[in-house]
Formats: sequence, structure tokens, C-alpha cells
Amino acid sequence: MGTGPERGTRERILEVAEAFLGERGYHGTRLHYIAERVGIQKASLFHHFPSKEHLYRAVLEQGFGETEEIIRRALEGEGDPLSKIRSLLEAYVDLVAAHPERTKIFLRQSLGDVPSDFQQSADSERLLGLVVAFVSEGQRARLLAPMDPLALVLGVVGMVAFFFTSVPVLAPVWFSRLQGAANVERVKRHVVEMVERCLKVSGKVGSGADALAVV
Amino acid sequence: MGTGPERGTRERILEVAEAFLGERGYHGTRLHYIAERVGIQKASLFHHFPSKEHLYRAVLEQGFGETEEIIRRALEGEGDPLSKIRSLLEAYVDLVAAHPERTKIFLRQSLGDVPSDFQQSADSERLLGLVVAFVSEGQRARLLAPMDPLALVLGVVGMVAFFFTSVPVLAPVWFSRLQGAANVERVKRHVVEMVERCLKVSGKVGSGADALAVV
DNA sequence: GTCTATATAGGGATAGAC
DNA sequence: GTCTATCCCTATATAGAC
Repeated sequence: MGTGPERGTRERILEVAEAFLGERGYHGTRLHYIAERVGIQKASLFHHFPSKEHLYRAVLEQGFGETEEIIRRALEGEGDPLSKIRSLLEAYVDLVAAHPERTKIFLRQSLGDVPSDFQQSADSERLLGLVVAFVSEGQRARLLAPMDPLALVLGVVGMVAFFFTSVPVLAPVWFSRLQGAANVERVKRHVVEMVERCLKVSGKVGSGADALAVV
Repeated sequence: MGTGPERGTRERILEVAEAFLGERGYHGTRLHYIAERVGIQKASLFHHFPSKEHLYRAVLEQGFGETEEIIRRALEGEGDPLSKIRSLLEAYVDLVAAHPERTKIFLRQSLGDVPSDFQQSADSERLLGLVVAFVSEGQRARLLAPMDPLALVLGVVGMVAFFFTSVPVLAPVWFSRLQGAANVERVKRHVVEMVERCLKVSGKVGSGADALAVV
């Protein structure tokens, strides 16, 4: 996937920047820190990126690109809608668990921690739209149970992101008990099961049909 | 509850600071902004709070105090555990919906957007502990279904917070359809029902018993 | 493409008059 | 308790040598 161990300075900067932006936020990240960890002088950063904001955007775009690829890969191809959803959830949980810093950046951005006069891009809305459209389509074909797809998708995104980003800070003692690969699998099963209960047509759906049904 | 319309400057500062800290984060908030909106000079802020960090802590403490009060009020008194949980959830959703800025501050803090060399207080862990202990107790008494209480509480907190803070930024178009008091009620019913399905002893619990069961 | 040195700006904080 | 004026530091960004 990558270009091998011979990665350029630009890639190394992006990598380090992602870690810092996730950990300390845009305004909390000093270019000095990034330069130091990369092993170059602060001024040298400006040879690769014209400004801090451009660097931020580059990190964002890279993250969005990979996320979108995973979503498309899971939703394309053959199979019934529910099993595609399952694949998507599993891939999503893996992605978040593997890149908590990136997830933190997305969360921060969604809270408004962006450069001043920053134009929120339509990327997040487009990604959400992909999934929501897929669920809606499955529902129209009566292959998925009727439930507001937006509420479902947002709920899942919020839960999963919160688990792997906030919990370690909020409840470190407890998080230590949730760590490790085995627990990623547990979260995965948990989320998959929850969503399946909501979307399986055969099962009892409860009042899920009207709850948050704004569509 | 309040001291009436004759609120002092200190209270006004806290109010404005909360709004800005939620909207732009600690490092993104300029004391200049706060002073301007309050209608005083920047230097005058230092008469009320010795530093930006002290102001931040004051805002945090106020928020934690009110949240803890709501939790205790819901869990104390008479009634079966499940109906107390229901009261708690309803009060919590109302609280978050009424104070999205405050919720944003908590979320930001849980992401690590804090003053440098800031000591994370044990407050959040204590609040979570209150609820988790209550659920555990109900489970030991066989009045609540067995499910990892921490996973449940964290999941709910993450979902609700995400709904009222990130969604407006992430998907403004869709959020406009979710706005208004009527939709707060919908979210409330949605969350209550989800939790009830997980904790009701009579109903089928599915594999919720082992999912995330790390206790 | 990386360095040293420096420009420029802005933000937190203080001093002291009123 | 609020003001004006100012200090001091740090952070982004630039200039120009190597």
C-alpha cells in the first residue's frame, strides 16, 4: 500500500502532524513540536507546506480519502445489504481503533476546533451521505427494517469514536481493562449486534420505526 | 435558583467564557473575545480571575457541579432501578440539549484540549462511577439485566453528546431537520428505549451479557 | 532541501491612574 | 472595579546563506 520504508520527509511530516493534531488540537499544536519530532528545523516545514493551515488540510484530506475508500469497498460488490453493513461496521471499528489520532482530529473538527475563518468542507456530509443513502435504499427495497438511517449512522459514529478517543482520557482506569486487540473485537461484535437488531427485517423492531423518524 | 437578573460581572464572564470555550476550545479562545462580548477591557478580566487557566477551571467546576446534582437527584429517592435510570436519561438528554456548549467543553477536555501541563481532574471518573455503581448494584440484586455497565454508560454518553454537539457542525443540513424541542423528546425516547432493552430483566437480553463483559 | 537569523504579530499578563 | 498603556513571550512566517 505504502511506498515502502523509503518515505519522504513530506510523508513523515504528515504522520507526525496527524499525531500532534489529534493529541493537542489545531491551536494546541506548535509547528515547533512537529519539526522537533521529525528531526528538522521549524523553518524547513515551510518548504513542504506553505502554512500551518495547509498542513492541517493535507492531514484531513488524507484521512478522508482512506475512510471513503473503506466505505466504498464495503458497500460495493455482491451480497445482501445487511451483510454489507456488517462488513462496513467491522472495517470502521478496525479503522478507528487503528487510527485514534485521526478520529480525534475528525471529532475536534466536528466540534469546531479549526483554523479561524476555516471553511467546513462538505466531505463529512458526503461520507455520511454514502452510508445513509445505502441504508435508505435497502429500506425502500424492504430488505432493511424501517428506522431513521441518519439517527442510526450518527449514533454509531458517535459511540465508536467516543470509545476509542475520549474514554482513555475520561476513564483511564477503566480503559485499561478495555484495551488490546481482543477488546476491539468485543466492541465490534457489540456494535454489529446493536445495528443488526435495528435493521433486521425479520426480528421485532419495536418502535424503532417512529423513533427519530424524521424522514 | 439563580440570584435573579442582578447578576454580577463574574457570573457574566463565566457565561460568556463557557460559550467561547465550547465554540472554539481552550487554545482557540482569546481573552480578548470574552472581554469584548462582556463589554469590558481585557485587563479587567484579571481582576476577577487570576489567569486564563483559572477561568477555565471555574467554568469546568460549575458545569460538573450541576451535572453531578442532576445525577444524584435522579438516582436518589424511591422507585425501582430501571425507572430511576429512565429519569436519569431523560434529565441527561435535557441537560445536554440545554447546554451544548458545556457538553462541547467536556468532550474537548476528554480529547485532551486543555491548558498545557493541565492535571486531568478525577471529576469525570467520579461522575461515571456514580452511575456505573448504581447499575452494578441493580444487577447484583437481579433487578437489572447483566451487561457491562461501563460499556453501556460510555456508549450513551458518547451518543447523546455527539448528537447535540458534533452533528450540527458535521451535517448542518440534516441537523436542521432534527432541531427543536419535539426532537429532543424523540432523542430521549430513542435512548431510553435502547437502554431499557439492554437492562430489562424480563426481556430477551441476547448476547448482551457477554458483549464487552470485562468485569 | 535544510540551515541560521530575523521579522511581525498577537496573546497573556502586569502597572498604576482614576 | 475598570480603565489605558505596556511588558514579555511565543508562534507563525520570511530571508537568504549553504
